[in-house]
Amino acid sequence: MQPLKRSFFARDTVIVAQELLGKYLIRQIGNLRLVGMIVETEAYRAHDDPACHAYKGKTARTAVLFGEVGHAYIYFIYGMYYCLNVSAHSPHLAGGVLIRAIEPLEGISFMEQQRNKPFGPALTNGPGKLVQAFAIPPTFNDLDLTQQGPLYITTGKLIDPSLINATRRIGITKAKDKLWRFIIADNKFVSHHKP
DNA sequence: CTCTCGATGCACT
DNA sequence: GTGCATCGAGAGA
Repeated sequence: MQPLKRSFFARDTVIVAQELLGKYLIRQIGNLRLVGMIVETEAYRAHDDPACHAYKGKTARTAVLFGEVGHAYIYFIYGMYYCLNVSAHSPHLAGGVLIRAIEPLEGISFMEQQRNKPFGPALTNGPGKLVQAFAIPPTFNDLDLTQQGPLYITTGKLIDPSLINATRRIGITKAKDKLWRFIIADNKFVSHHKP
């Protein structure tokens, strides 16, 4: 499996969100390697999406969303969780894809320890949960995810387009009706929410 | 199974 | 001071 190329992320955020399904998120901690398949994503783009952190313009916090594509955007939320995004957008725009859930493939016992939970959907079926399971620190903000290193994304499993479902995004109050959450149908590690 | 609610800290107004 | 791109516990059905 090779890291995704920069050009993968240099396309419309909504397209990148769909195509990230099935790709592998890799976390290298010394000799330990964690691998998870991306099974749920959400697109957030600045120019037409009030729910996007970058909608009102560039600030210190959201600078990564305006920078080179393929970098990690990690933000702190609700006083106790972090969420992981990848910057992705067409040239001269801004935006990113929230990684909402992964299916654990390697390093499961380490994830169980991180989460203090047994193997099952609750291990990684949410954005805060997967960051905890993968031990991703906030200092990884702006890390280049197209280069092999402590955290990166590689090619993975090909997902049949008929298995990709689009739904409304979770937990937002603005631009609720955009169908920019993408999930792999029937995957056990996708978070379940009302239609 | 469903729904509600509190925890907890920071960016931004 | 307000509002979060969340989670898990607890109550009710």
